[in-house]
Amino acid sequence: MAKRRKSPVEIITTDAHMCSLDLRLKILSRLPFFRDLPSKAIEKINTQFVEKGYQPGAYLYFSDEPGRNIYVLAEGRARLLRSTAAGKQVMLDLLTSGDFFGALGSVEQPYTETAQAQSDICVLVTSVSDFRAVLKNYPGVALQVLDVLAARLQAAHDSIHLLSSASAETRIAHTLLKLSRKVGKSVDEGLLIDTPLGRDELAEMTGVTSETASRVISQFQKDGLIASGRQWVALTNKAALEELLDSER
Amino acid sequence: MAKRRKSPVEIITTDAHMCSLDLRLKILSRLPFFRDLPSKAIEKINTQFVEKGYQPGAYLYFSDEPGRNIYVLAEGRARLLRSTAAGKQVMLDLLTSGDFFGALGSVEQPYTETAQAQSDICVLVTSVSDFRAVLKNYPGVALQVLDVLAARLQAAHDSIHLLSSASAETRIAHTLLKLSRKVGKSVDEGLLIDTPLGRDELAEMTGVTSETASRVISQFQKDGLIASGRQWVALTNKAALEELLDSER
DNA sequence: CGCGATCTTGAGGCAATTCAAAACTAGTGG
DNA sequence: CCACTAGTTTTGAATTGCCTCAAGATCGCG
Repeated sequence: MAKRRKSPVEIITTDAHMCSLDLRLKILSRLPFFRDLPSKAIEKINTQFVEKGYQPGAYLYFSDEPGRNIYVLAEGRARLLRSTAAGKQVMLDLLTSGDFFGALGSVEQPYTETAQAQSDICVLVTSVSDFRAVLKNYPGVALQVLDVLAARLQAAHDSIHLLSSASAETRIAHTLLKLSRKVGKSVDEGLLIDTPLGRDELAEMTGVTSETASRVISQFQKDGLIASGRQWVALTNKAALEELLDSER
Repeated sequence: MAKRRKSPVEIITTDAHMCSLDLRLKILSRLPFFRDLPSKAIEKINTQFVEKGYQPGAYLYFSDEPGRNIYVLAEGRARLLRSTAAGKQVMLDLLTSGDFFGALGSVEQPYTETAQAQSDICVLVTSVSDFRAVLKNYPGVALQVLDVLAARLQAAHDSIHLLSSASAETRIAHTLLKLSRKVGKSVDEGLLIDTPLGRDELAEMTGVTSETASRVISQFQKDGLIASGRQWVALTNKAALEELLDSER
């Protein structure tokens, strides 16, 4: 039986409240949808963004608030979620460096989700109208943004598919693999999911209770598929996890 | 107890295999994302589309096939679905006049969904590359398309939210209301959902079995919330249905 | 009128939830 | 360095909502 250890997930405590100008330009120019632009254009776009820092657990905005801004996550981890009337949370997306989110629609509609910082984060903020002006001026950028949205729609459809047909075990296995693809990091323990990940968060992502998540995680551990502790999970046998999905009927 | 009747859903048997040039231009110019274009531009775009007709049950394309085309539904009803390994289907979206679908991403990736005609339909087809050229030439159009995608992402998030937290009854109530907003039509029976809708299809949309769908529909009927028969449902007490959602914990 | 398809209903089983308590962990301050 | 504590995780037992399996009822069509 694997011995429990301190979490291998490093907590980056950057002075997130001040992302340097350097960092800003670096982040912006690395964004998939700005990559093809001349650096002069990026500098100009840069002036439209304001930077902001948040601490773990802090909320960037709540659903139903008027949606005025577009956010770009420069550093750290954040999550998009909805909460039910009963107080239960549903996590819709895990956001990492370079992801954009906020008021995606054209008109000023209320946010449909809540955004919360999971670690210390630094975000770049701009208004919807300014962002849309950029898209209008640089059609190539608009197409890239379109691709990102199309990809997210696919991902959402994946979730719907899983939620309506797969067992709790399968959904959790699938989620672990998806997370490892997004924030996986090779460490001693295996392929570490490099973000704080408690049983309850896993539950919120997969539509089960935290008790069920715990039971499944325990089983996976016994079967040697993963290693895990407080707030962290690492894959020790990715291939076997993937097999689990195929074998599902 | 309400008496059963022949389905009030009219089956439009247009000669769908030939949408007239008139219809094509009308459809295209009414599309939300082409609406702002000068008619000359629309005529030019029109030449890039080829029309095609399908009969109920016919497949436009299957998931995993190479995704080369963009489709615009001109007339009729179609659905986007995925099927599990066990043969169970999951309906992701109901498509109506003006909806576009197909290979939404930039690069030629396989379709991630299957598209099936639900009635006699007429679609306009173009290649991904041609469609993207249009978007590049008319930035306003790209922004509109972006809005459509953003709205669909919201809708998908709605589904995820429901699937991970609500009961079968709630999900079905929610789905009926959503459908009534999309294809609702006032008739004698009430607010008719104007598309062929069997218990099994309702089940595929809500992630339950057709038996469960049937039980819930029966209950709703007893409670006077809806009227229904073979392949059709009409809302007789929309307000009460909506209350059901709010009262859910 | 009879056939195929759709829909309803029942009974039993099972996966996942709920409720509850105990075990563990990592960080805290004595 | 160790005991303490708050938060997390595990495990158990009882319950339940939905699924599965299986008839039977009903409808619409030819």
